[in-house]
Amino acid sequence: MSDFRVRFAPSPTGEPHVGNIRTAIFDWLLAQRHGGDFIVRVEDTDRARAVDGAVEVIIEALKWLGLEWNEGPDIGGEYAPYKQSERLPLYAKYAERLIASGFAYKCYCSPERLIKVRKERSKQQNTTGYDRRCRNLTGEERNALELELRARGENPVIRFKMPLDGTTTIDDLVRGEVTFENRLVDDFVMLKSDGYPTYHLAHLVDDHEMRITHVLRGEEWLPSVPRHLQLYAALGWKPPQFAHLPIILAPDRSKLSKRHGATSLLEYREMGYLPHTMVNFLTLLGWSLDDKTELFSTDSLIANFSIERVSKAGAIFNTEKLDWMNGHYIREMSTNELADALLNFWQAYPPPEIPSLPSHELALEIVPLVQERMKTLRDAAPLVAFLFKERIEYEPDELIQRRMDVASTHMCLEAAHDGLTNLPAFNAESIEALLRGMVKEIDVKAGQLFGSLRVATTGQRVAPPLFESLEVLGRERSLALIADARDRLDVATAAHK
RNA sequence: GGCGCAUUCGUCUAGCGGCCAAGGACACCGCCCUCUCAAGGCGGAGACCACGGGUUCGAAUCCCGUAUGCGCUACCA
Repeated sequence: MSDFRVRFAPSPTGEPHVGNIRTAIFDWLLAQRHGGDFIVRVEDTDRARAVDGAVEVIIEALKWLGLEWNEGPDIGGEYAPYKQSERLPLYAKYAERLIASGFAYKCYCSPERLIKVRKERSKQQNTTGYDRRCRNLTGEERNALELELRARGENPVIRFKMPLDGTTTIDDLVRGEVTFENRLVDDFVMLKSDGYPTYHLAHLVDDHEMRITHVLRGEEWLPSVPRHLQLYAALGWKPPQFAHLPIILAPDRSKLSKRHGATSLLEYREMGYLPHTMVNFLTLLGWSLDDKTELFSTDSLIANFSIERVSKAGAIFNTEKLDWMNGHYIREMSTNELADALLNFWQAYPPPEIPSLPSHELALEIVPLVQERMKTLRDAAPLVAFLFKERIEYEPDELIQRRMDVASTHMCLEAAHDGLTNLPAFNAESIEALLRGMVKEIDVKAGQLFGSLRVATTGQRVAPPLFESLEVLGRERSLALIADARDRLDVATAAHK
């Protein structure tokens, strides 16, 4: 068996949050780095918050990123099942064992009483929220309460007896030693009245049963560590190593949430980010190799990742840097790779600019036009919208460039039309040679001629390079557009007079 | 309120006692290149290392306190 068994344990309560996904990436990286196992386990112990289809969405997100697991709910494994809702008897068994060994007790307090007690105690310096009433019940009292509860068709919960004195210390992989006072920790609920375990019991039992060696999780779990360590001790089990990761923050330094924009990893896919960008970027949010390396291939991430270099402070999710990195990786793709990526993206999320999915051949021609102008896959369609329009729209005035007038613009369009009509080969190279020569002949600036033609053929002031665009447009279409521009110019001028 | 964690350019970070009058990246500004937009190249501005005390010959780096931010304080994870 491998020395490293690391698990990602999402609870299916909605879309996969980038913070959780970052944890999954770290888990995966750690397992890969040490040739260990990566396990996915679904923590669906909260029936009230369960969301249909959430497991599938989470799995889809992990697959999109290219993280592969050795054991999980979809593929099974030696320690199946990998859904906590299918392991209920196991948790009940350990909860009962803990009662028998004196480390736990049944609690009969009503939710109403708990709320009331918590409210009263919160005013005092005394800090636990629960007063441990049921911890010290006599046998008779216990029997009476049990009967009373059962008569109403309800069940008690099972609480863990926290030590009333002493301290618990964890040696966290990223934060070092942290000590907590036991008396300030509540007798937490391990088994709920519906028979489901709480996170505290469930994750711990499963981590032990599944022989997990390293637990990576958000730092919001740090305050729960004394509970877990005491539970391990009560069960006589050796705890795994813990690493509490810094959280991902929004620009205002609060926890990243919906109101700050996209939080689901899949939303980033929809916005046109590449999976590798997300892996690279998210890894850098909380980890760094040195003082200069930022761009990592997946292999070098695996080769270099270590928990020792995980930072302690929370990091703000910086969209601008994400954009830069995505643009970088888009530029690094081969023409063929980008064409495929674009086609897949357009198929999944049809852009308004493109009426129907282009052929692979056309995609191959489009890529050079847009590749170095893109930050996300979404940026491509608007740039080449002119290729798909029946009729392009623009104000005739836009044809007239700086220090030009109607007459000179008309002359430019006319000359270009004639020249392109007679050009032997209609490709970017010869188009450029022709038009550049023309600039000298008719005595205008390159920017003036090209600018007019750009508006005439694309309807846009900002567009991909002219010569290449004309080539993709084709001779026939280019000539028609230029002729049309000339006519529009004439009509507009006539209307003015 | 209690407990815990954190604190280096706007942002992500390097730094683990002298190599730091603090390095890199994104963003920003300028120049170059250039058919627009980009991309790319070069350069610039930007952090008295939260603050205050120590320890030390010497501190961004170690210790203590304060402040601020965040997290936890559920029969949620």
